[in-house]
Amino acid sequence: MSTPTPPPPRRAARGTRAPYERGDQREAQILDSLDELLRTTPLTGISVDHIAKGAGISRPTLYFYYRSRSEVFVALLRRTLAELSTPPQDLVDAAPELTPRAEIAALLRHVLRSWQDHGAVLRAVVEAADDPAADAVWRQAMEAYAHFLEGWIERHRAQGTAVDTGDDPADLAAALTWMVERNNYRRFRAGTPTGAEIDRHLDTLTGIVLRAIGITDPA
Amino acid sequence: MSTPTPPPPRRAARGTRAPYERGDQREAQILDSLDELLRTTPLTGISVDHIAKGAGISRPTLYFYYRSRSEVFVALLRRTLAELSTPPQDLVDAAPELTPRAEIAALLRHVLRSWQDHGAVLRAVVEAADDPAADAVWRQAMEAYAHFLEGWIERHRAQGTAVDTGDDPADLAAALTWMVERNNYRRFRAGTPTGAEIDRHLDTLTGIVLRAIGITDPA
DNA sequence: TTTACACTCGACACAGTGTTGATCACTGCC
DNA sequence: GGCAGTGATCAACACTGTGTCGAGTGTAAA
Repeated sequence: MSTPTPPPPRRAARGTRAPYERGDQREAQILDSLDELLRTTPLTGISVDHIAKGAGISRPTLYFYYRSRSEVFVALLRRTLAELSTPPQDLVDAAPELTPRAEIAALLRHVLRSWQDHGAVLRAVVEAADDPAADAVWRQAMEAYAHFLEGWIERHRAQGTAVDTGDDPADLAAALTWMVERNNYRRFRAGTPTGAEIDRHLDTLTGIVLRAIGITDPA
Repeated sequence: MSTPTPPPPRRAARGTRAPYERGDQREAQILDSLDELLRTTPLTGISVDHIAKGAGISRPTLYFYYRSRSEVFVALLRRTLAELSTPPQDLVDAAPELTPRAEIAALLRHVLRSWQDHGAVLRAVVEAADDPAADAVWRQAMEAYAHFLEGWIERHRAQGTAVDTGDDPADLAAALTWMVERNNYRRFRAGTPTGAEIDRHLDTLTGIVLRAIGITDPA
């Protein structure tokens, strides 16, 4: 009733001295297997047995490493997000002399590249909205973007390069973040877009974000 | 190989003269049951047995009326969409003297009411993105809104009440439609919002849509 | 060489799906 | 009133997938 026990670790904690490390490889193999399968099959069509077979192990062995298919997926998602997370602030800091439009365009292009590189996993997480664990991880990732955008809006309002639309910056940032998420999902779900399609998609989204925020920048 | 047979009707076609009609009631009861269950449980957590029990029949009997759980859900979705479909054009025609802002606000408020009345079903369809049949129905519904919005943008550009942003009206309309969809989903997923929250949410979305389109209307 | 633990999997219990075949019920016709 | 024909129903089955248990095997340190 009082102790909200943290989920007990599946594998026995490695002893005082870790004797061997095969487990780490196995975990990676399992994630690789799911990653691979997701390229051709939506998550709901992938069984634990598929994942295990792909990793060269039996189903019970997979359960030695992860509690459930959902847990495997969340681990893969975490690994994927960690791989591609250049924090948005770093992106912007890396190129200081950008116009506001170029800044937003660079940010959105960066996100688009994530979709190009890891579309299968990102698509899967959007479709796994009824999995609370996966959804929480994804929402957190989106909130990081929204938080950056919120600060960005406040900064531009303060320095007069954005008109004050009357909207709460946090509301505006969240709505625009989910706008981008949804449209990227739809775009990549329809099939791998060509370079020209990407550019056009990017222009549309960049324009909406800038006008919604009220950037007065002429460029 | 050559005849793409249309899905054969599950129930035997009613004979030359329909003897009785119990089947229609049953179908409605089944949909009612799923509708009811969705209020408390996400679609993936609802078994065919649950639906059947809720309709007062056994599982095999349900399969007499529908091929699968997915088909039940799509039928419920169709029924729900039919109930709430005032075409957007009618909404606008019903109140001719509205400013552009009021027009968009009325449209979005109408959509919001759908979420208030049928949130469970709408939430379920968004989460059923990996069900091709359900997704197709939903996409079609969204495309109807996008198509209306596209015409609306063109009209306002033509009469000079919207600046030409350089974006293709269809792209803009689609992006904004999915923006609204995603944000409504997120809002209603977080719990039933209060009236004040609804108003604020509506203001944010209306503002984004109008500025994104480039409405020059001062109001 | 014994002990301890990482690791593996065959076999099980269980839950859910979709199908089959037997059966009952209603209606219309002779 | 009896008897077809079809609508409607469900017990029982075959199958797929999940997650667990317990009996192992291999390795490294005591």
